[in-house]
Amino acid sequence: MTRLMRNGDPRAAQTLKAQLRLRQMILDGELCAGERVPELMLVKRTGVSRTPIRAALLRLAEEGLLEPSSSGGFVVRAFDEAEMYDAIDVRGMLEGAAARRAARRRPSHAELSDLRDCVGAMDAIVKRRSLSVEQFSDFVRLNERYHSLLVGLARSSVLTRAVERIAALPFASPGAFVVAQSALADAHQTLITSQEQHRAILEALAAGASARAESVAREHSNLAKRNLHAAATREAAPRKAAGGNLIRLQLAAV
Amino acid sequence: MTRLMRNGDPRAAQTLKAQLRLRQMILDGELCAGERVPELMLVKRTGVSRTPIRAALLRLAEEGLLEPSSSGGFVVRAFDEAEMYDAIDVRGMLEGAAARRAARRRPSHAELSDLRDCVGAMDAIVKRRSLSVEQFSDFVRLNERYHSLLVGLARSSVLTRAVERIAALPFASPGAFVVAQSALADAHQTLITSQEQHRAILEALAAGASARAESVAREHSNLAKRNLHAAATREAAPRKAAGGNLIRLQLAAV
DNA sequence: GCTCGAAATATTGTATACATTTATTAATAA
DNA sequence: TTATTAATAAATGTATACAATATTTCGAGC
Repeated sequence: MTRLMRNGDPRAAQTLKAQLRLRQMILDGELCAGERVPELMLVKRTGVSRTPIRAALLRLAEEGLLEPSSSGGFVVRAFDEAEMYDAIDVRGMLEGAAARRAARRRPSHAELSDLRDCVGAMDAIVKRRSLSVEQFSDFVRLNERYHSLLVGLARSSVLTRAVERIAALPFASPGAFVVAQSALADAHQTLITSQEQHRAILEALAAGASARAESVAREHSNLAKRNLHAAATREAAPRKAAGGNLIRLQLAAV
Repeated sequence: MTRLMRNGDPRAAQTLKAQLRLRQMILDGELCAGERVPELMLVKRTGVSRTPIRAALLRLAEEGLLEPSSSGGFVVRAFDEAEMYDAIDVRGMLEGAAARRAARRRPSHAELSDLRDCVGAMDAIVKRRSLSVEQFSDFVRLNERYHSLLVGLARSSVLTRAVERIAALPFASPGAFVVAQSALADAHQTLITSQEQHRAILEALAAGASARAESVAREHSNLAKRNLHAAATREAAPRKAAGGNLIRLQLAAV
């Protein structure tokens, strides 16, 4: 019985459960922006008691998905389009700084092997003529790994933390951007460009070209902004809808 | 009785109390870096129950002063010198971006009035031949206000949040730097340089000179780094001591 | 019919009891 | 004496009861 509860980290299991479920609810649009999040509702839906619920609420608030209400408790935070651009921009800035620092350290061939593997795996996907949904989501995962590795190469815990925090916002997620479900064809072209930049950054790191590494990494985030813009103009209706589940759109990679 | 508890925000009073006390304990060096922070100890010292204590621990962990332990609970986070430089650097980067955005908006005369007042008040202090401790700490407060106003002028909630988070680290605090208690004379010269940069940024904002605003704001953080370096080399002993209360040094402004 | 107010409800903040896990200590054997 | 292990102690994670506050609803008065 207690053996069954040992899946994953047995420590703070209830809190984690509540946290994941709540985040999912927000991202899925079950909770609309601006709406209060009563603890008892979460107790009913998650089956855990109020204490871990409260811990999860605090965590999500720090993540930026919730904001404290003046009368106590939390409400789902609303993001407008400008804030999304800002978040992507800040991420780009921080990743640019990380790339610069990483390049300045002149990482060894061995240190870059993970990143090279990552780029190689993404190449294998991008080269294909057409992409399935599975391949697309594989690319998303690899892309997140790429960005994570890149930032890690800067060897700065402060920078890593800062990036992780800004990337906790779903629309600013590491190399993630919003794309309409039907736009897979367009997305493929974006992937090619994105991949070219990934490769350029890798080259710059290996060469110790810190300025180039920074500028390409910085530019890389503009791709995400452009994609956000494309998605925003293409289907303005569902996004602006009541400021509601503006995060509901399918998340994909760059 | 309940009337007396209404000092300040009656909401979450116990949590706030615990949070402030715990932060003070960390900054004062009552708790050494790497040390566990048992909840019961805080219960005894603060007089509040475990629930608000836990909330405070979570908050402080998000602030970066604590880090979760693998076996549960939290330990006081240790920072080495490199991380301090990093934090100041990241703050400078973000403030630079904020200054650029603020200047690009071409803020009106009225929008800049608070900032001008702030600079004026700091001028009045810096112009004096010698500084008392009170005047020095007045400058610290004004300086923090200046930085806060500057970032606010960018009108970006994302950027503001990011700066607030990095500045939550005491040694990266808005324009705050570490200075030896005895070095007030040296500090005065630093204040003059700092004030010159404050004025330059203000000018750049008024003129809409975004590039200049950014570069000066960026450079401004180098002053903080230099001061940290000076304090570090001047008295290496107490800071390196066991990685202990490295934050114990008196905090002052730039 | 509408507004203002009071009771009722709901929700949060706090305290505490319980269970499980981790750390410490004591004891025993090699 | 040292290492290993069992037992004790401590600390965290969780659940729930209680108190104070905010919100909603229902009704009275204009």
